[in-house]
Amino acid sequence: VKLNDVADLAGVSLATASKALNNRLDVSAVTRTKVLQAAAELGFIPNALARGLIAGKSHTVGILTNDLQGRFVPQIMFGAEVEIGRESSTVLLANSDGDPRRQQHQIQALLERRVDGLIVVDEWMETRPPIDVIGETPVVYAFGMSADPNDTSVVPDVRRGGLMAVEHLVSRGRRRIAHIGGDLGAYSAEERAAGYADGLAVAGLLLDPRRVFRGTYSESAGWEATGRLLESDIEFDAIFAGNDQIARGAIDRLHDAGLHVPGDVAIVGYDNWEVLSLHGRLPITTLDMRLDVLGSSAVRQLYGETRLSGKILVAPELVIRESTVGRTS
Amino acid sequence: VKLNDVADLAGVSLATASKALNNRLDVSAVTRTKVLQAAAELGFIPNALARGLIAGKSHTVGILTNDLQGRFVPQIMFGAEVEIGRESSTVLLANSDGDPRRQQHQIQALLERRVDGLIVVDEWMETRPPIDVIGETPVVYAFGMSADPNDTSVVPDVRRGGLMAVEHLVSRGRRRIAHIGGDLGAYSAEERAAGYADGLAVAGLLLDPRRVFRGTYSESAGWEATGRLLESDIEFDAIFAGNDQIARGAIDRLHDAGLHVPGDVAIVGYDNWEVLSLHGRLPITTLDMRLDVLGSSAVRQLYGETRLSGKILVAPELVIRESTVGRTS
DNA sequence: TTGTAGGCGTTATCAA
DNA sequence: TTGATAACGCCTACAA
Repeated sequence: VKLNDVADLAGVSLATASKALNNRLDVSAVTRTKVLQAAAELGFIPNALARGLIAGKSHTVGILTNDLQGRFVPQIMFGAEVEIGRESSTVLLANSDGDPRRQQHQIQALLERRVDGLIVVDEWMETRPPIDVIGETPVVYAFGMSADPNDTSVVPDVRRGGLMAVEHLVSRGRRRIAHIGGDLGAYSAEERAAGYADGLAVAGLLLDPRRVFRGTYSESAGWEATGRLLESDIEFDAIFAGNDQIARGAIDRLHDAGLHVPGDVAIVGYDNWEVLSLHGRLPITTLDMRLDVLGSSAVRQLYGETRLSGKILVAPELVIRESTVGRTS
Repeated sequence: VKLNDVADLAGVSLATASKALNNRLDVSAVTRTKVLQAAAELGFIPNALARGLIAGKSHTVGILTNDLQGRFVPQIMFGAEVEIGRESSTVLLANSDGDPRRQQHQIQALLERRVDGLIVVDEWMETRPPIDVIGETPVVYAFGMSADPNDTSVVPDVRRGGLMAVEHLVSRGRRRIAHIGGDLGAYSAEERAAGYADGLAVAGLLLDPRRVFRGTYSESAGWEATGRLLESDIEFDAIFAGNDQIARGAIDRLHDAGLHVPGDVAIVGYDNWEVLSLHGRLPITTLDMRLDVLGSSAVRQLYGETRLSGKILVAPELVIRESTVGRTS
C-alpha cells in the first residue's frame, strides 16, 4: 500500500495526498481529513527509503562500537538513542568487536545507508586512531578520544571526579585519605589520581606517596592494597578507590579486619556500577560519569551548527551512599 | 558522487557501470576494471536507499528493546548483531525505555524504514503482550515471551540449567543441596527451582523443603538465607543459588561464619555475570545462558524459511570455577 | 486549493 | 557485450 492507493481512496491526486499527510498548509481541512482517513483505513506506512532518496538524508545516525558487551558502551548508547529519537531519527548500530577489517566494512555499510552522522563509542577512555571516513559525514567520538585534535571527542571529566571524591571525604572530616587506583598508564586511572592530588592540594593536605597504591581495576587489587595499608603503620581514615570493584575489595578487607565502614574508614568508589555500588553488601558512595549525558552530548555535537574540536568534558555526579555517611560514621 | 559520475569517468553507460559494480556476468573484463577503477578513484559509495527502494527491502533488521541498560539485553544484541552482519544487513536499534507510547512510535519508525524483520528483546523472562505491527514484517521475541503462542519466542532453557547445577554438585559428591532462589512468581526463578527439583529427582535425592529459600535476586537475600540455614540445624553441603548475586551473598556469609567454599559448602550461581562470577572474591561456578547464541538464534528464526511457533529453548552452559572445585574441596 | 510532471540514485528489461 | 529507458515511492516546484 503506497501513497498512490491512499490518494485513490481519498479521491485526490498523489500530490495532494502527500501534502495532506505532511501537514502542509495549502490543503483544505476537508481534504486533509479525507486523506488521513484513507491512510488510516489502508494502514499506510510511508516509505522512508523513498523519502530519504529525495531528501538526500536518512534521518539515521550510525553508532559504531567495538564492544557491545562492555559496561560503559550500553549506557552511552542509551543516552545517545534518546537524543537521536528527539531529532526523530533512529540508530543504526554496528559492532566491530575490535576487528579493524570488520570495522571498515561496518563503516562502509553505514555510509551506504547514508547516515546523517557517526558516533564512535569505545569501551576504554584512551586515545584512538580516527576512523577512516570518506566524504562529508560528520563524526563524533564518545568515551574514547580521537588522536586527531581537530575531531570532536566527548569524554567524562574523571579528573574532576577525583577532586570531588576527595572534597567529599574532607567534608566528612577525613584528613588521611589513601588512594587505590587502577592500571598504571591507563588514562582514566592517571586522571583520577591527578584529581586526587588536586583535591588534597585544595584542602591544604599533604600528599603522602605511601598512601597511594596503583594496581588493576579489580576487587583483588582493592583487597590486597588495603591489606598492605593495614599491615603498614600508615594511618588512614578514608580511601578513594579507582573504581567500584576496588572499593568493594577494600570494604571486604576492612570488614575482615574488624573495622567499620565508614566509622573507621570511609570509602569512595568510581563508576556507580550498581551491582556493586548499590546492590552490594554495603552501598558505596561513588562517582557517576553520567554516561547517558555523555551520549546525548555526543549527539548534540553531531547535530549542532558548530562542532567543537578536541575534548568536551562531561561533569561527573557524586552519589552519596553509606560507605561515607553510614549512621555510625 | 553517484553512479552516473562513475559511468562518465569510465566512459560507459549507467547501466553498464551498475552491472560491473554488481559482479554481473554480462560485462567484459576490461569494462569491469575500468568501472571499478573509476569508482575507486571517485570514492563512490552506492546509495542503499535507492537500492532498497527498488528491491523493496532494506537489508536492515530492527531491534526493539525497552531496557538498553540491563545486563541481558546488550549480550543478546551482541549475538544478534553478529548474525545480522552475516546476512550483510545492519541493525536499526530502538529503545522504548518501557514507555508503550514511545514503543509504538519506534515500531512505526522502523516499519517506515522498511526493516526486513523485527526482534523484540526484553530484559525479563516473562510473558509479554505481542507488539502491534501492521503488515507482513516478521517478528521474533527474544528472552521475553510473546503471549501469543503462534509467535516465535527464543528463550534460555533455565529449567535445564537448574538440573545441570544439581547434577554438577552431585557429581562433586554433594548430597544435601540447598536452593536459594529468586523472586516468587518470576518465571525464571520458578523454572530454576523446578530444574533443581528435577536434578534431585534424577539423582534419587529427597527434596527437603527446609533447604529451599526464596527471596529476591540480590546479595542480601543470599546472605540472609544462608544465615538462616546456618542458624538452623539443617545440614547442607552445597547451595544452588538463583543467580550470581545470591551466590556472592552466600559465599560472603559462609566466609564470615568461618566456613570454607567449596570445602565445607559448594556453590553454584546462575547468569555468569562476570563482575561477580569471575572477578569477585572467589570465582563462582555458574550457568551461562548463552545469550549470544540466543540472539543469533532469534535472527536465524527471522531469516529462516519456516518460523517455529512457541518457545525455542537455548541450552545453558555450565562454567566450572573454584566455588565447586577449589583445591581444598 | 488542487493536480501535473520531473527527479532523487539505482536496478532490470529489453533492444541494439 | 552494451546502452536506452522504465520503474521503485515519494516530494515539490509549477501550472491550473
